[in-house]
Amino acid sequence: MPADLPKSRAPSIRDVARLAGVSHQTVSRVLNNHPSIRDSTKARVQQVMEDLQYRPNRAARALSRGTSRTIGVLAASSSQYGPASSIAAIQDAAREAGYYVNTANLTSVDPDTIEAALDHLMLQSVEGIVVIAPQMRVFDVLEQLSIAVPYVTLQSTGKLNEHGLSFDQISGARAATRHLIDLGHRNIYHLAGPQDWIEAEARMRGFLDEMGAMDVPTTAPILGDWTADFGYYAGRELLRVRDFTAIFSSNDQMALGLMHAIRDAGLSIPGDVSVVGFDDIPEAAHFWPPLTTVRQDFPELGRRCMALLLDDISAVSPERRGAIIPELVVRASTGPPAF
Amino acid sequence: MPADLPKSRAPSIRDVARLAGVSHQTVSRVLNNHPSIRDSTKARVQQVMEDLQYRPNRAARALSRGTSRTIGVLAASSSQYGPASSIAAIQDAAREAGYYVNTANLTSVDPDTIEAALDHLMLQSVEGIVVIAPQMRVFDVLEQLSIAVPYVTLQSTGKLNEHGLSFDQISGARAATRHLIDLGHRNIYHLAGPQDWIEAEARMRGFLDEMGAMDVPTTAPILGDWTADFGYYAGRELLRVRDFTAIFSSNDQMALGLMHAIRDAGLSIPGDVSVVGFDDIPEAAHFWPPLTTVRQDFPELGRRCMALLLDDISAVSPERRGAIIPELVVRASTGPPAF
DNA sequence: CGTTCGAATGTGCACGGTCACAATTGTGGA
DNA sequence: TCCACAATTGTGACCGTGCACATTCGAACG
Repeated sequence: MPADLPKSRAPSIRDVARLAGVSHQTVSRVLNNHPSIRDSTKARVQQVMEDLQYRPNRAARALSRGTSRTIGVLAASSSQYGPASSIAAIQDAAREAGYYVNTANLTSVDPDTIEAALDHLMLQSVEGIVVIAPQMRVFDVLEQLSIAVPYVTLQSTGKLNEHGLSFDQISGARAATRHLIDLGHRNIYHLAGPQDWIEAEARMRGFLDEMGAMDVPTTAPILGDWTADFGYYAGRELLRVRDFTAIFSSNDQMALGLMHAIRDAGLSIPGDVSVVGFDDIPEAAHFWPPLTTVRQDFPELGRRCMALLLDDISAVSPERRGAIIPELVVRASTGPPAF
Repeated sequence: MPADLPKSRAPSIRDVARLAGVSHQTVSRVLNNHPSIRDSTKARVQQVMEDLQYRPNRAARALSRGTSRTIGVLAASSSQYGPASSIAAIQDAAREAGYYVNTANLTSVDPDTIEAALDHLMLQSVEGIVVIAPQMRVFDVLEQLSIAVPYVTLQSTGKLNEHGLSFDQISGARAATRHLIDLGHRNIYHLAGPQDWIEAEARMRGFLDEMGAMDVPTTAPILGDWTADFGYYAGRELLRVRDFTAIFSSNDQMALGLMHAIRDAGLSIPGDVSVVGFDDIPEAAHFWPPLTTVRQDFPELGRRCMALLLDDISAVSPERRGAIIPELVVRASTGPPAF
């Protein structure tokens, strides 16, 4: 065995060059698939790279090229199923495209936190940013800082449409609402997400639009915080009056809490109250009763989002942005009203 | 206004130096908080940095220092609640410590995929790796590749204990099992996780240990895949014989599917069958019935993991590694057996 | 056989920091 | 006043790669 000398430094492009008997530039060309390299030369260089376990140094490359091949993800509530799935898909898509991903989590939404997170990303000279922190304020801050790199978001906002890509939350919410109306319900509550959230806003608008279009009187939506705990407490409050036969919840977790409260009150689902959720998390089919909900394909969204951003970065801009239509999944938590 | 000339290039350390009337090295010292800098000089340099909106270039720094201040995360099933929470906590902890985080997802467990993911991380010259892909094979590959950087894992393995930090899954599983035995159950099934998973193995061992210690005869555990869907189908199969009064499920999702199947069979929980889960995901309290389970504090685990890795990187090694004891949360899905 | 031209390869420097070392300044004691 | 010594600042090289440009090679052509 050829006594593998314990070089203290990792092999560089010049080490490879020396051993292959070529110039460092030729090695660089092999690395970057330059067309005019003789096949025999290329093979020899690649052999040496293999022998030396050569790895190109990313920092050096970034420095010299002035580009980092890194994109940043700005995410809120990243431990929830939806965002987490999208993030995973984004990372996979990025890796496939030869990009690296760096994630910054937002623990709160005050401007300082947002700015700090953005700073963190900019410090790494990211070439683009994906925002999965669908709060209005985040976009205010983004606009204000006039970010120097392209960014896209998973949620569409009225004013930032040029950066947006999204599920058509509104039509998803309308489909859910329509389903309840078609079943005969006329007294329907909406349990919405937090005020500041774009998704919450869109779903609420879908609900109100459909109710309006079908001429069904509405009550003011209740603003929740996405958690099952909140759904439970909101359900308890609502049931003190019990002037409704159906509830459309802005996400599946709150719907779960709601159903818990309804059962606690001795009522049956969907006999006394129908419940519709939103997202179709993998567990929704096994809730009791199995939840009627609106399915979103988060991984697909993540992938498309990434494609969009990569286009932006390379400035091709083929107008691929647009909405994905979510699908209503009818299970056992909805039925006709009792009266 | 002083006509902000649109420099094509971002300001460098030398630009700052020129405007502040010092050498570039002095600017570098200000950046790195070198002790011997006159306060007045420091202030002047900082003022110029502020004026120029100077940002140090990370690639250049990494290149010259030979260190990237980046750590890698190797994750499987990162869209699930547990891993996602831990990842978020790791990222926060890393950011606080001035490190950057790069995540690679494992979509499958074949060695090639693992190696590709590791390659991806190594290419960025990460200084350490956190493994949240608790499959045995991942560690086999890790050992085989003799990774040049320190790595830690969230799960303890017998043979890799020096890299491990974990919940004491075994004692958690023993507590859950003991709870069922104390209630009077003698015919208890265990729905385990996939064969290859370290956590699944540990929980199974905990179950078997406790059953053995209490002299209760056991049947062979069923190997699942963590999903609610699997729990449902496993439940359906088990109920064809129905020679048990309790089931201990390796995670909450499978427990949810199980309960779904039990209800479908017209049986009551916990009247006919008791169910215990593991993890205490936020929804578990709102399942029907609310699930008795074992709580794990994932964010805390992520933070401690990060602390451990940073110690490893700086080679302090204060022997902080160790287990966190999870806690049994008794809710309504468990009770004494009917016969 | 010289010329021409494209393919293949080499040379030197720039990128933006840090490091090792040199140079300068300031301070107190002999 | 001069010197030793610490505090402060400057100089030049270097990290590993890519780029612009120069050079050499090789084949086709007149």
